[in-house]
Amino acid sequence: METFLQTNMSTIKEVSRLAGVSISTVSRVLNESGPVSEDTKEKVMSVVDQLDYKPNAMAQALVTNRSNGIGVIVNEISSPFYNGIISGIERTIESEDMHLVVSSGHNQRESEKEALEFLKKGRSDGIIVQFDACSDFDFLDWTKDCQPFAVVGRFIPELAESCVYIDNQLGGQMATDYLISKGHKNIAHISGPLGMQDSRNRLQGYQTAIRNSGLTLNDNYLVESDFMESGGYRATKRLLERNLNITAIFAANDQMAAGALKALREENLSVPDDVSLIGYDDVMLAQYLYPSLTSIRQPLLEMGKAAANLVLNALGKNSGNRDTEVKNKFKPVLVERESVATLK
Amino acid sequence: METFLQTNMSTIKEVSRLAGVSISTVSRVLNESGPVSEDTKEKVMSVVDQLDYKPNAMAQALVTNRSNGIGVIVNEISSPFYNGIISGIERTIESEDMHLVVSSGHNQRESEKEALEFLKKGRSDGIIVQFDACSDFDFLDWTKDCQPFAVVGRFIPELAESCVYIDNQLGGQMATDYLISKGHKNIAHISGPLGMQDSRNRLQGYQTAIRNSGLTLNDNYLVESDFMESGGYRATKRLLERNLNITAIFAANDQMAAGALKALREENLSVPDDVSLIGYDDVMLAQYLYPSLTSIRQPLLEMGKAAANLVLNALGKNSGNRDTEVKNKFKPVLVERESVATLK
DNA sequence: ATTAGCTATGAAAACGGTTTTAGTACCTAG
DNA sequence: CTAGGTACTAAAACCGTTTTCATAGCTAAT
Repeated sequence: METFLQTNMSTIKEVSRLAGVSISTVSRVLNESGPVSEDTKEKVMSVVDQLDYKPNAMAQALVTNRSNGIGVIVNEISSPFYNGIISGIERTIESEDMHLVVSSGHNQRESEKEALEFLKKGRSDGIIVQFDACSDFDFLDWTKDCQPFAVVGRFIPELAESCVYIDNQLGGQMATDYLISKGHKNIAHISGPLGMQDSRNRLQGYQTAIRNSGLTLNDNYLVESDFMESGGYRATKRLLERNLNITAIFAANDQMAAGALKALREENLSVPDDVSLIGYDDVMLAQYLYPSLTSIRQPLLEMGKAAANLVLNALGKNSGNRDTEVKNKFKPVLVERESVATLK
Repeated sequence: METFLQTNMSTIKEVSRLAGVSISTVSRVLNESGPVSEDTKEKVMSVVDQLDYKPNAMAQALVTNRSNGIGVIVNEISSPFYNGIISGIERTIESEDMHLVVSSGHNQRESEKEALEFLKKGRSDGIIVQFDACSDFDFLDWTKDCQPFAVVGRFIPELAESCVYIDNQLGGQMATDYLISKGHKNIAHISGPLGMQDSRNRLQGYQTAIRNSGLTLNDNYLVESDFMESGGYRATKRLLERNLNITAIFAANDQMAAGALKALREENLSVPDDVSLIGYDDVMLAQYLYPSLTSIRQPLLEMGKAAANLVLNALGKNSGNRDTEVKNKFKPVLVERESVATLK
């Protein structure tokens, strides 16, 4: 079973032979790690060009104990949500000439563990994880021998300094407060799976806002759903059946809001004239919906950058114009569009 | 500058010392690559567990000349489009215990080259590229020493066997034919940048369909745009100013179609009652638009899988239940939704 | 009893680099 | 004429594996 890729790659030895110098001389020329005469330098470089020689990354990694890779594990690479984070990480590390090794945790404990073990074999100099399925306890256990590493989208008290996260409770509160400020009193909430921390936090924010404003909390106004469009659709139908005279809905993500929009349309309820709607995440679709969706944006790119900076700093990389000061806790931002109206 | 990650990783040497056997015996136990007595096996494994020993991937890669990585280069990791492809690749290779090394080419020739050079240093056993910016000539030159590798989303005659691509002309034709079949005669086309092959092919499909149906081709019905929402919006405004009595628009991607929808709405034209609209790509937003967008779907996941299978086959990986038969040319699929109506 | 053929093991040579050590040759100054 | 720099190069050690080859101790067949 041969590998074709590397088949006729030239080595430092060949370069040295053709240039008529020692191996160490070639290394010194390439890494500028010692005095070499101009003549020799030129000779070596010409052979390097001619052979199209590239130092073998694996050999370098082995001897320097540096792979120049950053490992990233997220639930699903293809989700627009995690994607923003990955993108932020990539932009940051690419200026340091490092590369990305990505894996999916598939929101399953075993998968998450496996992906981590995989990266721990020296494939990366640092690891950035977004784990949902495992417990805090698992987390601490698995990562205790990983340094440097960063956690994104989750706060774990014992690892506070390594966490980059967002205040989801604040976001939930902002969404709800906004609706209240527009005069709404009968405000429903479609939450994500309450097994997920994010969902719980957003719900807490909703509850806090309702309470703080003097309105009374009523569980009838709450439906637990699944972060999917179909779930949002069904949840909305169920809410409407309860005849609560709802004038506004806060959905815990944009996809569920899209489902809600569909359900409302089917019931001949106009958004925002009859019912106001607010989403969460501000993914791309929010601006394309009709009416375009008011939502709570999470600065995903910034969070990715922060996580990357965290590990790059720990690696002592300071070449670029990176921020060495890293923000850990991010604030959600309200993005106003057309789906919320003032209650008459 | 120390690396923390690997700091206290145990080596095979330590295992061998603690187990009181030779290094080669440990290797044999771990890889089941030779006869070992039950006793020894147990002794070794107990030390392995105790030390939580994991073989160093870099050392393994060096000696076996296998990194177990597949390199992927796409324009932009964060685009939903390339994401589908990446996702397909990931799902396929993860069952072979390989990992993904991803880079962005940023649709810039130099970036694409750089990313490729980077991977060529032995970081991956195979490479999958989606290059837009470079010429066919560059392509052939750069990849001539890369095997195995696959090209996705582009057809290069000299590399036919390594290409996984889609018939964009057919897609354009399907979209246009569909509109024609609904009775439309004044059909406009908003194309992507005509510097890109995909755009040209879709345009050709449009032209072919128009001609084949006996309608006359008229350049006034064509606007070149940029694949972005704002571009689709402007293009539509311009089309409407021409007073051509347009009853249907074929946009070369969904984002431009979304822009067109917005422009039409502003002009108080109803979709699909006044103007029918069809997009291309069938990205997620197509189903969320109102009215939901009829579009031409590209089987991105399948294409990613095909590309991955291409390189895995070349690597002689046959462990899983993968398809060893790989399809190179994919066919677009028409997805009917609500944005096209029969002309009265 | 000798030989052939196992099984279980270990020593050592790769793999392709970097880094350290130990020169060597050529000056210059005492 | 020699001691001590300077400016370089060569050789060796090492990184953590896999793999080849050698060997010792068996058993079974001639």
